[in-house]
Amino acid sequence: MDTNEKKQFFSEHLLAWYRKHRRDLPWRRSRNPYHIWISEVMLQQTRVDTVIPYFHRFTERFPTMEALANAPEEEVLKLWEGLGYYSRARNLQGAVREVQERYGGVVPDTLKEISTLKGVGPYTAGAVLSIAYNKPEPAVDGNVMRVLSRYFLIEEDIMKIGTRGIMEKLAKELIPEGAAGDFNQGLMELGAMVCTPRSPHCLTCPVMEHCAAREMGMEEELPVKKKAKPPRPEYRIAALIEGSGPQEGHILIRQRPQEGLLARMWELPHVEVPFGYADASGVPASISVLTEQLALETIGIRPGQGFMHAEHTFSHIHWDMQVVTCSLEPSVVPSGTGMLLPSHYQWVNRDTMEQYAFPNVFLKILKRYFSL
DNA sequence: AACGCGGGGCA
DNA sequence: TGCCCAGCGTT
Repeated sequence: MDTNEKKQFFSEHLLAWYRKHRRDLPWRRSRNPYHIWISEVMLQQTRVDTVIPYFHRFTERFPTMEALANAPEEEVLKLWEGLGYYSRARNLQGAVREVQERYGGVVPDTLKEISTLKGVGPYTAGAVLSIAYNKPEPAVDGNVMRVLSRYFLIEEDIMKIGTRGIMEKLAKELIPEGAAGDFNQGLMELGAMVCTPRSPHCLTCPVMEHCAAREMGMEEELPVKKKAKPPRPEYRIAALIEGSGPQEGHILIRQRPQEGLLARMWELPHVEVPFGYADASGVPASISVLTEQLALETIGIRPGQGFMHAEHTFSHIHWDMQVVTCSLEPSVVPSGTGMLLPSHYQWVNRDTMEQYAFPNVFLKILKRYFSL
């Protein structure tokens, strides 16, 4: 069997398999380009089961591009809370506004135009064009590279930029006439359900017969992928600053900077401390770092007792955080200013915290504190 | 080409 | 508990 026959076999059998076995997912119930676009952005680096409830809430609150374009950014961020990579949400809203203004409220249907939108790279562009408009463009994500690397025994490192190009060219050649949307979704569906990273379910695979990796017994060795660097550790100490008097039952929160990690999300005031400060014996030293740093922000605190320990792993950083309860130390606040706070600080209680978007690590601490 | 950017699932 | 899952923007 030559290469062209193997390609033809793959395309035909994968398409037929998908049409029979496709999961009934919320974003597969319409061809609304805007809804498909939302789902594809949410699905970047995020699994289907996680995305489903977010997709429902998001499309219910912002059913049209007009609704999303006109919404305050904080509300968009709040609906994205817990999903991670928050620039995806801001880019999506910015791109939708762009579509409203420049494309008359219609998601562009050409590769050139759609690729100019913020947050729309080669994968998302191909996915939206093929699924919403049935245009024969490849949509190469991690699933697709895994499937293709195995079936065609491609041993290039999939983390390399050039490998993407090889995969895209191949994926485009494989698209059956008039069936780009179903074929591309089938490729990803196979990667998610059958051709899994570990212990692939080859016996149920529609293209096992001609899978090169399977023939060589190499399905577990592919794709070849350079390992990511391990996250660097950071030691942090966070303050649960408890209000008193009018602020009884409230906790002080702080908004993060406009740019960078967790941009514009809300958090507990905290500081990074040098290695060694965060262990049991070092806690007193790290508390003084916290007190001094917050004093510079005109927040005077009197440290109380340890509340909990929290760990959180990002792709590139590991946070090891001690959380201590504190009370306010009014003497640090300049006299005459009363309870005036910097504008990026805010008191919240168990009800009003719902209005602010927090990264999961702080959400968990606050939920525990308020017994939610 | 290398790095920054979140969060969750599985053995 | 340690391993895995990865698109897009920026530099």
